[in-house]
Amino acid sequence: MGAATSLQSNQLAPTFSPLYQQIKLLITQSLQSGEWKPGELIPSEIELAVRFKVSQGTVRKAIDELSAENVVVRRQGKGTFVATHHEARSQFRFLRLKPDQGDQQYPTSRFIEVRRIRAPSEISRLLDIKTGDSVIFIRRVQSFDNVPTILEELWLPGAIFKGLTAELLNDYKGPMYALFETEFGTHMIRASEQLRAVSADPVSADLLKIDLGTPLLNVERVSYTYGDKPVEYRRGLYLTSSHHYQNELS
Amino acid sequence: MGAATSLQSNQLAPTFSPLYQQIKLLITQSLQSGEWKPGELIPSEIELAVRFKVSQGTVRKAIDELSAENVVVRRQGKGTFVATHHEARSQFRFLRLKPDQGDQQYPTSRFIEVRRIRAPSEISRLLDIKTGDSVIFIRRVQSFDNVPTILEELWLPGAIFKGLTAELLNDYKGPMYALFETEFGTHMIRASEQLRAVSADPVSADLLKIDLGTPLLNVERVSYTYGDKPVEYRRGLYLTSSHHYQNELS
DNA sequence: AAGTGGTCTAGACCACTTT
DNA sequence: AAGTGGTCTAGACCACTTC
Repeated sequence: MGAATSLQSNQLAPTFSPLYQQIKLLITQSLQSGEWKPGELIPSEIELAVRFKVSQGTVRKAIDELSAENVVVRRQGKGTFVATHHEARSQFRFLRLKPDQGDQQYPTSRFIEVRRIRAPSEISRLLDIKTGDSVIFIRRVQSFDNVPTILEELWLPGAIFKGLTAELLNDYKGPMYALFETEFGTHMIRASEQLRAVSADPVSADLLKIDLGTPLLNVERVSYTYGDKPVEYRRGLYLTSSHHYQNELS
Repeated sequence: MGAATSLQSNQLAPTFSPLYQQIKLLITQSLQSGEWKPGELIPSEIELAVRFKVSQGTVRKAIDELSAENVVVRRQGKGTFVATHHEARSQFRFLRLKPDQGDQQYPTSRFIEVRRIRAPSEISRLLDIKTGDSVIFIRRVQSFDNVPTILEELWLPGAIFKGLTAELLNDYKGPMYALFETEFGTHMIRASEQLRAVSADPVSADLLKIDLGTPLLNVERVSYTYGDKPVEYRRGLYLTSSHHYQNELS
């Protein structure tokens, strides 16, 4: 039936887009507003269909896309849940470094530095804030089986991560993104990385306990939360003598 | 209506799987057999629905997945086409190296070596062939604006790439995967890459015209054609002083 | 005008989970 | 038994392309 036609143009959004895209946006907005938090169950397809006055099939298509983007997780018989970094299945979503042999494991962190600074121009540009705005700077070393392997520096907007301290980081077991989610209500949904090969400088060599000039994989990342808002910039130096960065192309 | 039930179990495949997955497999088999070649139009959804005796919606779901995997390309009003590497939109699908500034461009190739060899054990394992089987070995340097940037070695199963010569490679303009498609009927659908940082050895330094010990991004890749059959192994050394490897995480 | 994929609806039944 | 997502069907209309 042609009921769709009359709904599409004006009922849900000012500019035209398919109904399911409008529904997808509405769901994303509810996630962003915190109506449904990471790990929680969202309303069933039928409930959402009633709420948005569309058919279940249209809600389904919206959720299908959110599921493909790892924003939500569907579980047959149980319902649809907001994706969370507090879960085994999410542990390695943003950690592409894998051991050349053996099973992937999660590294332990040692925090070397946690400071508030003024955002340099390049950082402010990447985080979409003003130069000079408060930023939290973190430096840490991550180890696998007590072998230092990743030296990482992070820059986080001070306005969002107010109250982030070395104590909090040290006390926390598990992925940093899980902490960000619980303590600061900020869930990362995607990230963009740029990789290059560099040589270990004196500081890096010292912290990673390697020779000066050892080749390292330099990984720069900008992470985004709901609404494609950048909320983290990090630069990692990966020692790849017994690990590699795994990537699938399609 | 419940007609689906009786169809699912036995009509199309011996073991149970959703109808649309069975349709997807049948379409993939037609692609693999060469019934529809890269760049060609496949039958419309309605025609396929009649042929497979299922509804258009079921065919649609099968094609949706193949489209998401970049196996086919849908074009509204025109039809569904078999993906091909002979196209602007596919040029950079398997080349993640981007200039730090400016637009991405396609590099020029200089072929240094093209030989038939016996597959070493490691290569044979990766290509799923027997050790000692005929393999074509290629070495080339790729340049952007006449600046040597990628040194690459490739191993290809001799049985598939019979007749691949230096002349053929040198005469060909455009991506190597386009040539493989046209000359050897082998279309790459996905690849798995492992990245690490290494130092330039004397040979690499000479060919890339860089200093000994310059850090390079080592990219090892296994590429697969229809049916997830491995048909190429390559190892590239990327100079990343003014380029980077771009990757999106989600 | 005809054909293609894209969107939307409505309804049925299945597989899985919880009560 | 009831509720959830997963699959399948049937039919309508829209947007786009070609004739």
